[in-house]
Amino acid sequence: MAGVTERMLALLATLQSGHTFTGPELATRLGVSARTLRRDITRLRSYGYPVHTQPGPGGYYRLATGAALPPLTFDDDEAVATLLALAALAARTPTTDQTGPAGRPGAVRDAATRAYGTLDQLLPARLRPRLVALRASLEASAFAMPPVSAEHLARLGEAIAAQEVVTFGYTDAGRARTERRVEPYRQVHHLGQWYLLAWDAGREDWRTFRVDRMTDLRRTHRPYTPRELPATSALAYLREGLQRDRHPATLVIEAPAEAVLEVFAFDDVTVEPLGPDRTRLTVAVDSWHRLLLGLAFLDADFSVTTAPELAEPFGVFGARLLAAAGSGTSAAAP
Amino acid sequence: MAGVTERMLALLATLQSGHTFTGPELATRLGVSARTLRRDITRLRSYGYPVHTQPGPGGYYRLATGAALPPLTFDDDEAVATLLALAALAARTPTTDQTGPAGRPGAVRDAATRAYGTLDQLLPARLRPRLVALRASLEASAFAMPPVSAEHLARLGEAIAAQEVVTFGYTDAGRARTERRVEPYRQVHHLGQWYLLAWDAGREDWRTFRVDRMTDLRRTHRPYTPRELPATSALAYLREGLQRDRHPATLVIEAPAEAVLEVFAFDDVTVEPLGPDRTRLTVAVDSWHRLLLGLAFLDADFSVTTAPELAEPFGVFGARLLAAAGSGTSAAAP
DNA sequence: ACAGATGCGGCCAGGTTCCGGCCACATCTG
DNA sequence: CAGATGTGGCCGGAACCTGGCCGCATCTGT
Repeated sequence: MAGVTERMLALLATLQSGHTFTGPELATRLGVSARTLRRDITRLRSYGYPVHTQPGPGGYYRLATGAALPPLTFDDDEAVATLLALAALAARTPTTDQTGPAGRPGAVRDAATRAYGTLDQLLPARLRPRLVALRASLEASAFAMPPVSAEHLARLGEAIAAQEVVTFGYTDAGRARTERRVEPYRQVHHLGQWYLLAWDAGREDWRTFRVDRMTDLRRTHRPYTPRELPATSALAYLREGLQRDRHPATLVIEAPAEAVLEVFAFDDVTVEPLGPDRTRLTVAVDSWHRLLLGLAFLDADFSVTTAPELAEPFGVFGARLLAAAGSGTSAAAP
Repeated sequence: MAGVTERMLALLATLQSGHTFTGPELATRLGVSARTLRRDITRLRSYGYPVHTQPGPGGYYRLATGAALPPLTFDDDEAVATLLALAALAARTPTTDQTGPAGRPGAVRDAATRAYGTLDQLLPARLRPRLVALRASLEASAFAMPPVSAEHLARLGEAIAAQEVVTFGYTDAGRARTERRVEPYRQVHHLGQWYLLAWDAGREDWRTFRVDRMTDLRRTHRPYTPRELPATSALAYLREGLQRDRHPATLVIEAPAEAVLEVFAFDDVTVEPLGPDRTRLTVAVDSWHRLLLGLAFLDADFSVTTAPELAEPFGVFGARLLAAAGSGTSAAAP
C-alpha cells in the first residue's frame, strides 16, 4: 500500500486490460479493502473515466473504451511479469508435425524469443539490471505446441475490430483442406491454443477454428453486420464446441474435491464434491492418457460412471501393469 | 486542487505533451507551492516515470517518453508476441488454496494483467492501433495456478547473479514449514510452475524448491563460491527428480526404439534397441507417474527388469484400472 | 418469490500523509 | 562571480485516507 496515486494508476492499468473484474477481486489485487476500492472507483469516475458497473451476481467493474489514459509505465513487477510471460512463450517447441509450407514465418514463438532478448532495451534503464539478472537465471522447459503465426493473430484482431469478412484455407483434424469465408468475432486462448470464433458464411453457422491451422488468411475489406454471439462469452462457446468433439466422461473418485481439483488443474474439468472423501469428476479429454495420469497421482480408488469407451483401454493397460508388476516382484526382495 | 491523485494525473497529462516546464510554472498550473511540486516529481519518479530535469538558468522538467530509445525496438511480431504472452499469463486464477495471509502482494498474475493493459503505451505509436485491436479481440480461459510473487523471482534472479546466499521459509507439500539457507543457481519454468535449483546448505545437497511456496525470502549479502551443477542444465536436474529420491529403473518394452524415444523425448532416458520391436528403456524418474503416462501412450506390452519398487504401485493402479473397467461395462448400454 | 451475491454510499474513529514555509546546498548560464 | 533553478531535510498543523459497520438497491438462479 504505497500511496493512493500509485494504486490509482495500477487500477487504471488493470481495468485497461478490457476484462471485467468483481469488486473483491480488484480489492485483493490492489491490496485494499472493498470499501476503499469503491472509493477509488468513485474517484476515478470523478476524474472522468467511464467505469461501468453491474450489480447482482456476476457483477463487475469495467472501463469503457475510449478513455484517454495518462501515460502509464511499467513498474518492476510488470517488467518481471513480461519477461516471464515471454520466457514461457518462447519455450514452446514446434510440434514435430509435418513441416508444412516451409516453416511458418512470423511464428509467435520466434517473435517471443526475440522480444525476450531485447525487452530490457525497451524499458526504463533502471529496470535493466534487474531484468538482465533475472533473464540470466531463468531456464524454461520445452513445451510442444503447433506454431502459430503472429501475423495471423494480429490480422484477425484488426479484422475483428473493423468488422470485416476474412477468408482462409483451413486444414481440419482429418487433414481435409477447405476454403472458408467467415465473419470473425473473438480470438480465444484455451490450453495453449488460439482459436477464432467466427460465423462461417458458407456453413451458415458459428464455428471455431484453430488459428494455427489457417493458411492464406486474407482480409476482404468487406464489412459485415455484427450478429449476436451464440453464448455469453466466446470462451463458453468454445468449451461447448470442444466438448462435442471430445469424449465427455464422468468418474467418481474416492478422494477429497480439493485433491482432485489440484491434480486436474490444467484441464477442462468440473469437480463436484459428493462427500468429504468422494468426488464426481466430469472431464472432456481428447485422450484417456491424460486422465490416466491424473488418476495415478491421486492414488485413490475410482469408478467410471459414464463413458464405456474408457473400459477397454483401462482394462488393457491395467492388465499390462499387473503383468509388469508380477514380473518385477518375482526377481527382487527390497 | 481536489486531492493528490487528481493533481498527479494533471501533472502527468501536462508533462505528457513532451514540452519542458520550469518548476514555478508547473507549480502555478497545479496550484501548489514549488515545494509540493518537487515532492510530486519525486513521487512520479518513484513510480518509475523518467522525469528529466535540468538545474540552472533555463532549467526544466521533462517527461522522457519512450521516444528517445535506441534503434532496437520491437517490431510488429514481437509486440504481438508480448501481448499474447501477457494475455496467457494474466489469465491465471489463483488456486483456491488461500492458505496464505489474504492475498500475496506483487503476484505475477496481477502484474501481467496491468502490463497487458499498458503495453501499447510503451510501444511506438505505429504499433498501437494494431495492439489495441488485437487486445480487444482476445479472450483467455482461466487457468488455476498458485500465485507466485514477482518480487521473489526478481530477488532470486539478483541473488543468483550476485552469487549470494538466500534464506527463506519453505512450506513443502506436506504443509511442514522449514527454514532454508541455500545457494541459488537457476530458476526453472516447468509446466507453469517456477522452481529454484539451489544447494541447500543445511542439507548439504542439491534441492529444488517451488518459488510459490517460499516466504520471507531474504538475500544475505553473503557470497558463495559456485559449485558444479549436478546436471548439464537445471531443467535436466529438475526433471530427474522434483523430489529428493530418484529411482533409476530399467524396462523392456515391446515397441520400436523410435516410438519409445518420441514418447519420452523430454525426459532423461536412455533408449537401447534390442530388436525391431523391442527396446530397453533406462529412466530416472522421481515418481512412477510420468513413466506411466509414457507407457500408456506407447500402447505396448512391457516388463520391469530392475526397480522392484515399481511393482507395488503398478500392481495397485493396474488393479484399480481393471476394477473401473469392469464397473464401466456393467452399467452402460448407450 | 425468495435467498444470496454483488455494488453503493453514509458515518465514524484513528492514524497516516500531505502541505507550506524555511533553509542550506548543488548545478548551470552568462 | 551572481543569479536562476532544481534538491532535499526539517517541522507542526491540517487534510485526507482507511477499514469497519450499516442499511439499501439490483440482479441471478433456485
